[in-house]
Amino acid sequence: MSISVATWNINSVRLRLPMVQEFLANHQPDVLCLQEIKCQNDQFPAKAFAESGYQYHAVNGQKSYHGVAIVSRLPLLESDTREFCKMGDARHVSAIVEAPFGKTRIHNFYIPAGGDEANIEINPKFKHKMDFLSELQDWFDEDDFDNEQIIVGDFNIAPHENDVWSHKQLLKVVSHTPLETDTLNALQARRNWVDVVRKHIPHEERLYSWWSYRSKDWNASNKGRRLDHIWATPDIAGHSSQTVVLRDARGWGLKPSDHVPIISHFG
DNA sequence: ATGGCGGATCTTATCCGA
Repeated sequence: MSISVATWNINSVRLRLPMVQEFLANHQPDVLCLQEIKCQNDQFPAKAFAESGYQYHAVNGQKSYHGVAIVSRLPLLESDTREFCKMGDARHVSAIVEAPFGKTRIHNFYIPAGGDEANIEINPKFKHKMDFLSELQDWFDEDDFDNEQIIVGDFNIAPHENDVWSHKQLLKVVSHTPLETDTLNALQARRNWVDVVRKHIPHEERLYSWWSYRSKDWNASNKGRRLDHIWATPDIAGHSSQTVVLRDARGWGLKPSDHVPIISHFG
């Protein structure tokens, strides 16, 4: 008995619905967490996912931007959303699944990108990102935050040197600045979160989950960043057996997402 | 040149992402 959880920033779920369905058919994760669905709740293609065998959904949509969803072939219990920074953004949804090792809450996050300038004084988007991380840390510190959890999503931070194509050249680029990586590392230490991607693919190996659309040839230049993550509390991470990053997905179809799916197996 | 692209919507222009 095992359970598999996938995360994928899909950059419009309506545009790339056939691609997601093909992914589900080929890889059959039990749970798929999507970010940047870019639609409202009533526009979410729930029926299409149900016909693909994924009949359980927890959706936190928003018009045009952001938006997150969990689709599952296992029942989703007690789904919930949380608002951060009083922005009205749809950047979080969670639900409980019955895993072989017990009931487990899965959180799906879309952390703000942060704009261009890594300076909270002059860049409101960067301030939003840092404030979001601060609120997240406060939440993790609360006593009622369960100990058995998985968190996934587009964190928009590449924390380690081998999570970017050039550590040196990206030190001042939002997503890899020391302020962001230190903050994310502190956040990770808060609940002893285990990075289950790096548990199976060690830091010595370069690993990316995002490649810019603006690159002429993403595959040849390979200037990516590891922005997408799957973390688990220690007990659950102890059950994790494998993680796959589907690099090839960056080249799927004529219009791929700029992020690729990551799948972790537990149990 | 990673960011000379690609989403959605305010659509033939604009805002946003990273």
